[in-house]
Formats: sequence, structure tokens, C-alpha cells
Amino acid sequence: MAARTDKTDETMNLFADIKTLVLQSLDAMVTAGDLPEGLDMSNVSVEPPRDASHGDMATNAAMVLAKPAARKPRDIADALASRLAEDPRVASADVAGPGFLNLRLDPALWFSTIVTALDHGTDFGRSDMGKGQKVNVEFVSANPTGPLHVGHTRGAVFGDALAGLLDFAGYDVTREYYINDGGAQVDVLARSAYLRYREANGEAVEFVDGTYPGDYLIPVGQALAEKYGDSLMDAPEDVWLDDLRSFATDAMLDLIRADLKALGVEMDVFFSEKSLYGTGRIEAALEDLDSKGLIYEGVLEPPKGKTPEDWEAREQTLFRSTAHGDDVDRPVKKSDGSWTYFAPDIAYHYDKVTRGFDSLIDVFGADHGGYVKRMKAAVAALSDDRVPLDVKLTQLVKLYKNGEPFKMSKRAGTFVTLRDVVDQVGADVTRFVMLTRKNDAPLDFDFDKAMEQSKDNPVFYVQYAHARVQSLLRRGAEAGIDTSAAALSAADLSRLGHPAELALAQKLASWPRLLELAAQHHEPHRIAFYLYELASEFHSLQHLGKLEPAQRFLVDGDAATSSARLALAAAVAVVIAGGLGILGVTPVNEM
RNA sequence: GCACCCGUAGCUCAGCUGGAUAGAGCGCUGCCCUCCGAAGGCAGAGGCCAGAGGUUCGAAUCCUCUCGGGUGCGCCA
Repeated sequence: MAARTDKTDETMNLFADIKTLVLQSLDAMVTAGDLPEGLDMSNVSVEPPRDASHGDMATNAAMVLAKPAARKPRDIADALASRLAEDPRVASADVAGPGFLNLRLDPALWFSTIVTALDHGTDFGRSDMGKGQKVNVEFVSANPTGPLHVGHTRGAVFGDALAGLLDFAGYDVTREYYINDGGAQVDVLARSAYLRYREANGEAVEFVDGTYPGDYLIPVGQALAEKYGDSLMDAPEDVWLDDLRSFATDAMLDLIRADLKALGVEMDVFFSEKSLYGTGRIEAALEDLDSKGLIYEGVLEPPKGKTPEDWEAREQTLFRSTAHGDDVDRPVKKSDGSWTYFAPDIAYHYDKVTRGFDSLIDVFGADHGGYVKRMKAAVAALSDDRVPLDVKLTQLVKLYKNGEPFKMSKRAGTFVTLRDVVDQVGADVTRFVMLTRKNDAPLDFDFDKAMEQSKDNPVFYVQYAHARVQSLLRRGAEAGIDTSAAALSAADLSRLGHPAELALAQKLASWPRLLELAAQHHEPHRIAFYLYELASEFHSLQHLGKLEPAQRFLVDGDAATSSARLALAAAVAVVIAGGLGILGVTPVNEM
């Protein structure tokens, strides 16, 4: 296994290497006077062509530069092609279509990816694109008033996988949870806990509207009964509210922490909203905005089309969020002078900015979409546009059982918690399934399908490919082949050459590139899709051995060929294991 | 009324800072196991990328408008 980040050498990413070559060649053309100086090369790309028959890689350089260089695209392409063809790595360079330059690389170069993968192990694909920049990923941030439910589960998985991805891409990542323990809902929690406390002391209680009737507070009530005996039974609320609030909040936080742990999520920081009150921190943040002329007293227009019945014009303290792209200015104080939810959240993000993060990511449920603009405006203002904030919204999870929609209802007791899901299908399956859709697309989660051992189930399909490789390696070892990574890495890869083998090696070679794109776009789901495709190509190649026995991974009496093919298979397993690892899923060796 | 997200095969969805003939799974049709895991594989049918303009050498992708679906819209968090 390679060290963490010290081996991010050039050969990790073939596409980047060839792009470098293209850019160098273009520079040479400038020097030679074939191209004018000062051209913007930022749009030059090197990517795999959609149709493999076009070649291994394609660059758009000639078309992108034609206009600014005032040259015909084909002329540029021809000149570039002849320069590129001089490089030993390039087998051929052909101009096609309007000016595409199709490159074919020496197959040995593609197969060398196998060596790279085996030598780096699951660190294959790590990069330094993040350059150690500090990124804060805030996710889950559920109210500490009960256990996490399915919606939170998706946010938790997404946020954690995104954090893992960014870490892999060379960022210094902090996973963070914002505890909403400052608002009215924790008072409701305290009162609900108090009812459970009375119940634990033998009294029959009734949960009226505005209290939480969930069973999860029963143990809290019992713990309170043990701690306080019956001393609070006749006490007025103002005597016990503060104590019970913090007691119950702590208990809920323990519950949430345990839920997250069951899912394999571990936060670096739990940040308390309450810690912002009475400490001058909210005031300080708003002071900062005020000094920038962004705080004023004013009256908002009523919302159009849906005027609340009790609406009346009222002067409030407002944040001029419209100065940074919001649609209307937002209140930071309620009519009674207390803070709105937004105020401490501004202070919280101010804190993140002052902690020195280079960029921030917030993961919210899609129902908080209306909150995005004002939050971005706040961060832009607080950081003087220095710190970008990306807000990722996670869409709803629709539950199914046997293909039938699974209706959730708190009232009917069919409220599905994170724990329910994890207990039913396991953390690995939960995590992978949650990432089989883009974050902002709705997700169908079928309990039965998630457990199914078939191609329908992407988790199984990918795990199966990994297990099959392990099976091959075991058989290889039985046949006397050294299947250690080091030995396979030294195999004679010139034994490979079948088109399907080449295609698989090319797929492996695109792994670092995919990771960079996924990290850039903050889209961990791309990993799940890639792994599925990789698994598919592997299954296909393995099946080829049934049709053409000469193409089996293990060839009787030909240890050299077998070793080379096992090296390819092992490299596939390494990438699957690495990819699953980023997503927080454990690869399995046997199904 | 306004804002944000979405609209791609019968269904559920991918589609890489705009690239060449738009992909996968399910479902449908027809195939493939005496030996590496058939828990799998191969092939076929199936598309006006919601619609209309625009930008561009080039648009599912970017811009504008229309239609359709979801979410949100001061004193909840």
C-alpha cells in the first residue's frame, strides 16, 4: 500500500499527462511562429471520445484556437498532429470532422495503468488538486429533538461521501454538524421530556399538540426520574426548563451520534447554536455586516400571491442580502426583538469564515432551497467575496417495500428512522443506494431490492465483481501463481492485448480523471455510477472466457499470461475497493 | 405573483468546464453454462433530449420565453 499523498506523480492520470503534452506542443507552435502569442488555452480539453472507434483520446485544441488565432482549424490540427506524433507515447494522431484531433496511444501505455493501480493500491487516483485547502462540509444538522429519519440519512451519506471525495482529492476537510439547540423546538423537547419524567414517576400523561410523543424520550424520562426523584413533580416550568432542556438535548445528541455511527459517519465538529447566544458572537457578526452598510431598519413588502392572514407592516432589523444577489432583504430580528433563525446562522457562518476555511459547503434538505440565496449572500458579505459557499440540496427519499410505496406517518407509528433502515439492510447497502442518484434527484429506496442478490441491485453488482476478482486470485494462488500486488505489478503485461482487455485498462485509466471531475462538481454519485460501469466491463470480460476459453484469466500451463490477466483483474478490484472506500462502503471478498 | 430545482427510451435515471452516430438498468423479444462465481453475459426493438427562439465551427448541456411537475416565500428552524 502506498503512502497517502506522496505518490501523486504524473503517471497517475494519463489524460492529464497527454493534456500537458498537447499544451507543450501548442507552446512550441507559438515559439515557432505557427500560432500567435497570448492565446487563451484554458478551453483546450483532452477527453475520451464518446465513440471508441474515433481513438483513445480527443482534443478540441484546433477548434477552440482557430478563431482567436485567425487560422483554419484544420491547419492548426495538422500542425499539432505532426508534433504530437513525434512523442513516443502517441501511436497515431488523426484529424477528423471539423478539426478534432484523435489520438491513439501505445496500448502498453494504457496497460501500464495496471501497474500504477497495483503500486498505489486503494490510493490510486488520489490527487493534490485541492492543494491542502481547508474545506468545511456542514451536513445533517438535524434538530436535536429526536432520532434521525430517512431524509437525514441521505444528507448524512451524501455529505460524508462528498467529504471523503474531497479528502481524496487533496483537500483538508472538516465534517461539521450544526446543532439547532437555540430555538423554541428545544423547549418543546424539554417539556416533552418532563412529561416522560412524570410518567416515569408513575403518573399517567397525555401528549398534547406541541409536544413530542415519541418513545425515544421514555428512557430520558426514566433517567430524569433517577436523577431528580420526585423533586420536580410539583415544580413550575421556570424551575426545571433550563436543566431539562440541556439534559434532553444532550441525550438526543447522544442518540444522533449513535445513529450516525451506525451509518459509519463521524463528525469532526459539533457546533452549538446555543453557544452563540449571550456571548456577543451574534452581535459581532451583525456588527461586521453593519460596518459594511448592510444592516438597516425597514419594512418589508408582504409576499405576493400568498399574504399571511395576520400580516401587518412592521419595522424590523434587516440584512441587505439583495446587495449580494438575494431577491429581498431578510430580517435578522423578530418583532419582539429576539433573533430570527437567520441571525445565529449568520454568526455561525461568520465563525466558519474566521476559522480560515477556503471554501464552505452546506448540505440541506431540498425543502430549505429558499434559504440558499440569503446564506450565500451572508457568506459573500462576511468574507468580502473571498470564501465561496456551495449549497447542495438533497431531494426526498421515497420508500418502497416489495415495489409498493411505503407510507410514512408519525401518527400511525410508521415513521422510518435511520436506524430502521440500517438495521434492515446494513450501512454499506444504505450508503451505496443513497448515492445511486444525483443529490438533487428524488430517490426511490426499495428495502427488498436493496437486499436482492441480482443485477437489479447496483450494490450487489459492484460487490459481486470485487468478490469475483478475489475468487480468481484465490484460484490463481492455488495454481501456484504469486498473486501479491507486488508480484502481479511485475507481470509481463505485453501478454495482454485483447480489445476487451484494452477497454478495461482504459476504463481504469479514466479513474483519476473521474475523481477530479466528481470532486470539482461536488458530486460523489459519479463514483457510484463509474463503479457500476467498471463492474459491468469486468463481468463482460470474465464471461468472454466462457465463449473463448483462450481468453480466460487463468490459462493452464501459461503462468505468464495468467499473471498478466490477474494483474488486470486485481487492478479492477483495487479501484472498486478504493472507490467504495471513498463512499464509505466496505468491499466484500465473498458473497 | 416571485425564487430555486426538475422535464432525456414504456418505467427509473446517467450524460464529463458545450464536442462527433444521445447511454445504462428494469420491462419486452431472441440467444449463451462438460472446466476461472449463469448471483452472470450477448444481441434486438424502443428517442423530435417538454416546446419555440438565440449564442456557437458545434447545444441534451449556455441565454430568453412558453408549457408541465416539485419545493419554498416576515415574527418556524
